Amino acid sequence: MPLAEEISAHTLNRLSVYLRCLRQLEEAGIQQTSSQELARLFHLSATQIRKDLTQFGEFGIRGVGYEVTPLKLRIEEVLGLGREHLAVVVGGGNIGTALVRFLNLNSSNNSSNFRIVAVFDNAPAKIGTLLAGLTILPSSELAATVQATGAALGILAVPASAAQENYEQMVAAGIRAILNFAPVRLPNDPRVRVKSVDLLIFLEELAFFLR
Amino acid sequence: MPLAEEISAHTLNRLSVYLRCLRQLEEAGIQQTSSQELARLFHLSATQIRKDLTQFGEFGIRGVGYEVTPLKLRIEEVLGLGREHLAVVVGGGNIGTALVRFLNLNSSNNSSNFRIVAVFDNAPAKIGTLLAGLTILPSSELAATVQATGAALGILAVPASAAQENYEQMVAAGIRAILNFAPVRLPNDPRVRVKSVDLLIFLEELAFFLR
DNA sequence: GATTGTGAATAGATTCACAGCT
DNA sequence: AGCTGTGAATCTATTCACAATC
Repeated sequence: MPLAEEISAHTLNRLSVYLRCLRQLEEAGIQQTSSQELARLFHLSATQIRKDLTQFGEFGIRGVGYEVTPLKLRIEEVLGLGREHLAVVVGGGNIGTALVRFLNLNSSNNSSNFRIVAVFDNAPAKIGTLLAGLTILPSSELAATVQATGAALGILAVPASAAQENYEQMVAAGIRAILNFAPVRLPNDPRVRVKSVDLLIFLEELAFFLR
Repeated sequence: MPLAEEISAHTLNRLSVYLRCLRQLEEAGIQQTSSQELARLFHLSATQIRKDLTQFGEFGIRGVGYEVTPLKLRIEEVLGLGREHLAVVVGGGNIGTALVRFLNLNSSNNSSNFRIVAVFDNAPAKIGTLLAGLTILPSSELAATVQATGAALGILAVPASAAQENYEQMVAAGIRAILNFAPVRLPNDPRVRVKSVDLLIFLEELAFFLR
């Protein structure tokens, strides 16, 4: 099992998909499967499943297939999902609100390993109000909250104009990975890993096929 | 200018990024730029910008650079953003609600080319209530609404358990492209183009780097 | 002198095809 | 007989390096 440090983002994302598939099989009481069954049931590529899985060990039994539960556990381990991840959300607008509710209220049925521990927004009208059980704080509290809770994940969901400033605050506060929803190109910083998600870009990709 | 039918998703997504950058320069009153300036200002690759742009024509002036406004207009044209795209949202939960508000209320400042024309949800408590000025309808109204409005884009934001059923309804109603937020593998259908976005997968990708 | 546009080179991702187990 | 694991082949994407142009 090679050092997992080198698994590509493409493969990581597919591992997450396989995880969902395996959980579904497990719930249905299925204990064994194969790359071909997974491919058929979930519209995946059997070869790709095997290639992906062998990057962190040999898990299958030739001639037979894979054991659902051990494989599921191993993927969770590889992805770092063995523990709960604490996150802060910066920005209490539409997207920030939806994410807090989605992650904290659905957490039971979700089998999600993420929990929001604090929400930040600098709008005076929002500070002090409740959001899914959390009091919205001004971003001046960010560093102290990260210190106190040990949250390593940050979700940046502010307007484009405020993104860079809040990004720098998050990095300074010790956040180590950021999911960015602001439509802004953030500078690289070796202290933090950033994944940017731009909903309008997704729609624009689809729009291309509607001409 | 080769048939645009063959531009890859990677390139399309970068074109969207370039578009945002050019709009920002335009707002700042800058009329000319170069691949190197764009790269420096927005942390992009100058070579890649040039390669991407030449896929649909020669736009630069050697030794000089690019004219901001014409290039912006050409990218909008290539992406099919010359007109407003009408979309329906299926699912009035956290994510559906956030998207409706985000797209319809921000549409002025957003320079977004997308407008939600209807929201569907089958929860009796939600049917008939208002969301950002739209009355939530039962999904039995979907086909008629698509017919009446000509909406070609659909946003699927329902729980996993309801995703496949609603997906099939959307395809049957004549929706031609779907942005899917449900954590479910949808079957391929030649009638529709699907882009799936799974927020937990993004977080799981980041979690991998926190072990 | 500066910058584009691009063929060639490199790097990365996916698929093929089959040897190796059970 | 059936399925995994994997080197080789293919396909795709990115980067290099420089001729062409202003």
